[in-house]
Amino acid sequence: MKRKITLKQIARELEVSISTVSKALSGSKEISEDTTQKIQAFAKLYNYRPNNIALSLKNRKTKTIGILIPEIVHHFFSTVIFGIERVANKRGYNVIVGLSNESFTKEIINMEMLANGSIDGFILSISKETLLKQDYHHFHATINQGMPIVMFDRVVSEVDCDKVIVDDFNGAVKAVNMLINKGCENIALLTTMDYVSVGRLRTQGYLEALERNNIEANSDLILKINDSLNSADHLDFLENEINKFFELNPNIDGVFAVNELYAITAMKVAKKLGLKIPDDIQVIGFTDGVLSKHATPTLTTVSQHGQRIGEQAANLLIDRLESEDVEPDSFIINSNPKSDFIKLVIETEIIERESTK
Amino acid sequence: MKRKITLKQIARELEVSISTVSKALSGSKEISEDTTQKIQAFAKLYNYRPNNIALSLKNRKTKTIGILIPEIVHHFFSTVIFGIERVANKRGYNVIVGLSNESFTKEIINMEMLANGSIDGFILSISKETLLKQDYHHFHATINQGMPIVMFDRVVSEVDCDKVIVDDFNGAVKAVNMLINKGCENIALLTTMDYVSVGRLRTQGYLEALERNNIEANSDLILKINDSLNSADHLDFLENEINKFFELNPNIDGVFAVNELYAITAMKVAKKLGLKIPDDIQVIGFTDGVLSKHATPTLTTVSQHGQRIGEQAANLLIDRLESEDVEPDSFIINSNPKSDFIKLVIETEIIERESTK
DNA sequence: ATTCTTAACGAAAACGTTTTCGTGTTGATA
DNA sequence: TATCAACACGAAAACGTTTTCGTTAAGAAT
Repeated sequence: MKRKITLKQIARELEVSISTVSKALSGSKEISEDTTQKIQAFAKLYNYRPNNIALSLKNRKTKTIGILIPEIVHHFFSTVIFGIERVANKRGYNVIVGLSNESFTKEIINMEMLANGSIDGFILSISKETLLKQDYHHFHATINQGMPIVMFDRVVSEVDCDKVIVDDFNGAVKAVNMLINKGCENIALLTTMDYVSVGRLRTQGYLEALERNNIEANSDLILKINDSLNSADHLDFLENEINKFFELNPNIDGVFAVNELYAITAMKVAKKLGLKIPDDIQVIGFTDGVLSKHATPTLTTVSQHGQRIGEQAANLLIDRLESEDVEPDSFIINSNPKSDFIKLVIETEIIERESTK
Repeated sequence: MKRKITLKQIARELEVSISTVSKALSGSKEISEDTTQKIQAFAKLYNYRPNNIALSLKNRKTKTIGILIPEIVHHFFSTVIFGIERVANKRGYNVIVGLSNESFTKEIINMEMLANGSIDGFILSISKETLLKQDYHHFHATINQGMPIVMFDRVVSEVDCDKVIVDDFNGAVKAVNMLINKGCENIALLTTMDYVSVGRLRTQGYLEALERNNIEANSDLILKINDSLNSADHLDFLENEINKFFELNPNIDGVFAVNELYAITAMKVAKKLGLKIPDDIQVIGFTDGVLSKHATPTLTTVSQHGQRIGEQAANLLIDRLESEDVEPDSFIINSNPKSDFIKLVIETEIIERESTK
């Protein structure tokens, strides 16, 4: 077991200085061909690779991106990571991931753990608890330290940074419009509590679509589900809630659910109640995951393009990181610094499957 | 935007030496109470945090673990990451993830990218292409450099390192046994090509269970599916294959599938053919993911406990990392160094749902 | 013979820590 | 008064790089 070789060891072995070795390896023409050859051969033989940590310290940049997300066992988030890793890798960056588990405290701890030199910038999605508390001081703190943040999906207007979001509103509008066009007259909404912005936006889209089609919104047809339970209990609870809801409103002929799970569960309940999908009731879900593709019947969904979100977020962050190199301290007179931040909206796409006519 | 403050800046501001600041902050009793107080107050005010990179360089350890997996948009792998992150975080480590996308070359590039000082050790699962080529030189190389590796799930006996594996063989035996006990007489096996070890082991478990019950294995009832296609085409292909298979063997009354997708697809095909589950045909899958829980009927599966695998792997790696500190260069006379490596076998558990009687 | 270039290399600083080993000052002891 | 310990602090090395700025020697130019 031979430890990794360093410049110093090569220098000692070949009886030259460290500087000479460094220059020879980088092909500097300051060093004679003879010594360059000799050094490069030796380095190759011993498989020399510069130590990343030393480089990071010297260059004051680590070439790694910190990802901070609420969950990882989750189709959407893992897809986003996939997208991030893809462009990060292509552009020479590594990714280090932290999980908040929807907890405010873990979010802060993770941020502090990574913000002390380990990474060059963050790509993150805010935890539910943080959204509830509306306490964003840790984001402001890291940004103030000069560490750029790119937020995705669950973003918040109070923090000034680059953002990549899904067009939740229009996605919902499109979905509900489709249900209306396919003949639904009593469209139910299955949604979460309002504090997660994406849920709120999807709800607004639902209402907007109804209004555009001159259909009066009926609050009886809106089911807000408390999603703060742990997942084991949650499933039964969810099924019960939807069951009661369907029995109370037998006129429902269309369902728009703000996530895949609600949509799948709605289908399951509907089938148990003897309803035929899509003949008696049509269903569209938000978020195109594995469940939608493999359910019976397969589920029509609003796809969020998680991979593209990740890719765009990574590009945004790396662009910013590498532009900072050029302008050491904003030499451009910036009339309105806040407007400098980019907000990318990724369009949704409806994937039609068997749960709609 | 004030950059992070350093020891040097504090020292200059307070007109003491860097050493004094460092000692004061670590509470050394070498420094007088007065100055300690003053320095700590100042540091707190400016929110001083030691720079991780500098510490890494000095201590020659980064306190981060490299995870290298074939895919991340995958329930099992993301569950393992979750487990790793959990104990890593608890024990003061970060995780940096690399994706091989089942490619030999990407696996190597990722390893080299991380092995140059960025991490203290690897937790990895081997890519399919690597398993096919049977070329493990990159694993040997990094181990020889003194960087420990823990392999999980897809492991290989040619590499000496700690391993955490699922008891694929016995899991399969248990599953097929259960089918037999529940009255199945013609049990089909849905499996992959043999080069991925886990698939092979599950196949062997299937055969073993039959033998133990004095049932002769019938090769007509074994369907080996080529899984090298991209996923889009794969689904149709899969459905077709299984359909042909079922039509050719109408006597099948039980199915054991080596993964969740095959099991779900088998159920779908069976339903289309008018078979009732579990009355006409019972199905058990390997790998307990989201699909199993939400399919109709819900699927009985062999759970692999991905989270526990990740936790054990992380503990194994960190234990090894931190024991190295104590024994700088194996001062214990090691009669058989190879036997030093630990191989943990995580027992599977059958989760009974609606697809079995 | 003196000055100037140029080629080829080394010394040292810097990145931000921690830690070992001085060093000067004070008060106590012999 | 001379010696000694204790106290409080600073200098410097080390981790592994890159890069700037010497420095030396040889040969060319004056």
